[in-house]
Amino acid sequence: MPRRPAGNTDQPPAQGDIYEQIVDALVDQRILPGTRLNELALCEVFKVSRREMEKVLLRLSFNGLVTLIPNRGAFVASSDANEARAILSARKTVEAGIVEAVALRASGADFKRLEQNIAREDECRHAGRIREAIKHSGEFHILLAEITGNPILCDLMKQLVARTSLVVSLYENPNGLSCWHGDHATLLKHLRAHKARPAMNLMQRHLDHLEESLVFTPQADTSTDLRTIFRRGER
Amino acid sequence: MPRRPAGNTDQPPAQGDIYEQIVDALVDQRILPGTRLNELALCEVFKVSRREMEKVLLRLSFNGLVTLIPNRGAFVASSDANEARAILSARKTVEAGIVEAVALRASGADFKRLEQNIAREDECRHAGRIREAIKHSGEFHILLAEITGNPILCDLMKQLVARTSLVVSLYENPNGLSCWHGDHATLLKHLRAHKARPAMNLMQRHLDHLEESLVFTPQADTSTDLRTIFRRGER
DNA sequence: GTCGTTGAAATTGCGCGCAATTCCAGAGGA
DNA sequence: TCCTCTGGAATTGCGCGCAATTTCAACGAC
Repeated sequence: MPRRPAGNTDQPPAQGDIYEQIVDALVDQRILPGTRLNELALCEVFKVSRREMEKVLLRLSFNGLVTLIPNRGAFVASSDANEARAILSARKTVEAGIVEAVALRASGADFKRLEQNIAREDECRHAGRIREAIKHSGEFHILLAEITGNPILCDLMKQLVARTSLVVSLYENPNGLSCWHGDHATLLKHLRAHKARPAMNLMQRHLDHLEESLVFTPQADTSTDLRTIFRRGER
Repeated sequence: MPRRPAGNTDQPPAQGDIYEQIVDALVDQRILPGTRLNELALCEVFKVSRREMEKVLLRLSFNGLVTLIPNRGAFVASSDANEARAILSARKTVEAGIVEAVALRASGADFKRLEQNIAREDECRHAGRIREAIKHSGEFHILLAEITGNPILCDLMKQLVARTSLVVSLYENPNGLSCWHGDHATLLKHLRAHKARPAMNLMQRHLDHLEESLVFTPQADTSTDLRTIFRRGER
């Protein structure tokens, strides 16, 4: 039986891989909220059957990243203001706990990983590659979850970060400075000093600022060519 | 197709309803970890097509409540010790935040709901209906999440409580007192007084005690008749 | 020029049924 | 008595293809 688990040769695409590729496309905003995800087009792009793609879309919808409308298909979730606030609020609740745990139990290697992430983000930001910088900024929060060593919290944060990306795409302030990126460095300082309370407070403020920087006026949807976003089949 | 002449008017069973019925069966331990969930049997029980049941099972597996083994089918998740600890640990992280939010922002009506829940649990416990008491005990924690007004946290807690039930089924101490049920009342007292810190600490201890009451020695699986658990189709 | 109408093409929902795999009881051998 | 083997039954994985619905552009009425 020719079972190929996962090869760099992407002839037999994958199952969870497809999920992650789509999530990646969401977090660095290559797909915007409201975009219609044509099932057949996705099948074509990832070279899988409709059935497999259906499963991926189901999982995305269970996680709030995609909305399934009967007879219409899958659309990238575009949260209303209430849901957006709920996402941010959930992050405040969860990340306070994560930061506390990290402040109390993180080791030197963990700090190193955080430091490298911050360095990468700054690098991208100074090079003007804002999109990549945003991606790293999200990964910082996921890193914190990873450092707790709890895979459940880790998955949860991946989901919340992705949903946050969608919310930011929808409601970001047009003249918004890609702001507060100094926060991560300050937070790391507190974590190194095992100052749990200041770290928690800073995370709270960090997310408050993010929320305040949003302006809850929906803007026009954009429909995007899926074949352009996922470069495949050509070299 | 043979139309049901029998009593119940639940003509088209539902989609998310089935999910919730199965979750309910998990939380009050009518289905034990390791139980095989025969797809055709479930289709028969809920009167749905295999396709629909497949979706439900997929969702259960995405949420960690069921394990899908290729060519073998669906099994109620039976976590190992590590995963069990991760579930409890995630609850400590999340519920600390929830309790803090509730302590700061809950109103009189909220306290009433909590009080009623505690009363119901005590009632069941004194009447010797332990299973029901446990169910209410879990609902208390979900109630706290509901009171935050955040549907994301609410769904998350439903999932974590269900997974906790499975873990308890697997690892509960045989001679264990169905313990610490006084904690909920004490917690409510703190919440009423808006004492966030004591409430958070108590929740932490509450979950610590739960974890300590577990003995990580797996016991025998039990296969159960699905048609008995979900009473349907007769009478 | 703007707004309904309409019909064909595109798309999704899903039942059907086969192929592949696993399960299990019973036979045979050590 | 306890393994090992084996063949048929049970079960899952999934492609195929049709029916139902939606989409969209061309058309005609006002």
